[in-house]
Amino acid sequence: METDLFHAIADPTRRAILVLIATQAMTPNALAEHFDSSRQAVSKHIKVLTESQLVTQAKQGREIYYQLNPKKMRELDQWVSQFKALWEDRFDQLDQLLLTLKPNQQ
Amino acid sequence: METDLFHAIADPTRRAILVLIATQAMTPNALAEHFDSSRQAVSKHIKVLTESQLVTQAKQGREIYYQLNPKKMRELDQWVSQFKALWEDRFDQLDQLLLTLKPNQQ
DNA sequence: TACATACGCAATCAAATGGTTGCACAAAAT
DNA sequence: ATTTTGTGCAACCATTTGATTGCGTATGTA
Repeated sequence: METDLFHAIADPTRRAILVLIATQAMTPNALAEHFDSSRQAVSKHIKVLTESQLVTQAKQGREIYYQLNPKKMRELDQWVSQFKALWEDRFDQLDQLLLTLKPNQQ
Repeated sequence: METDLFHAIADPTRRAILVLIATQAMTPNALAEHFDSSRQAVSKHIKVLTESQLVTQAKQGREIYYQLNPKKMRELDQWVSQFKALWEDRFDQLDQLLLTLKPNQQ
C-alpha cells in the first residue's frame, strides 16, 4: 500500500507528527503523549506517513523509532516551487494591474 | 465555510486545476474539458479551492473566471521551509537553531 | 517462568469525501 | 419572447477516513 504524499500531509495530526520527528526520532508511545487521541490512532497516522515514505523507521529492541525522511519532503517543496515565480514582486504588480482592469464582482 | 489549505491540495484533480489556472484564469466549463469527470464535479473542486483561498474568482457576464491566489500558495511554501535545513547540504548549527526556534505550525 | 511493556493488525462505526443527477437562475443568442 | 448557455446549489450514493476496541506477538523485567 502506498499513500500519496499530499494525502499524507492533509491531516493536521500527521503534520504535527512530522514537525515533532523532524529533528529527533520518536516512538509511537512518545508521540501519542502529544495528542488527545489514542496510541492506536496515532499509530495509524504513522502508518500513513510511512507508506507515503515521508517517515522511516528504525527498530531498537521492542521500540520503533520513527523519523522524518527529508528527501520526500523535498518533493513537496519541488511541487510548490513551480508556483514560486507567481508571488515574486514583479508578478504581484502584474496581478494588481489585472485586478484593476477586471475588478471582482459578486 | 473555510477549507484547510492542506486538505485543498490533497486531491489530484484539485492540484491539476491549480496548475491549469496558475498562469491563466479559466472558467469551470473550460476546466472540465481537461478531466473525465463532470462539470459539476469540477465545480465542487473549485468550490473547495475557493474556500481555501487558493483560488479567486472574477465574474464576466455569465462566465466566472477562476485564478490562482499566489499568496495562499506561499503559505504552503512557508510551511515546507521549516524542513528545508534538513535536506540542504550545508547543515550548520545556525540552521539547527532556526529550526528549533521556529514555532510548530500545523 | 511469569508478567509487563511496546507495538502492529483486524473489526467496527460515524463522519467526511468525491461523484452523479436534477433543478433553478441569470446572461446571451435566436 | 423564446431558447440556449454557463453556472451554482441540493439531494443522493458508494467509498474513504479517522477513531475506538480488542487481540496477537515480540521484547524486556521480576
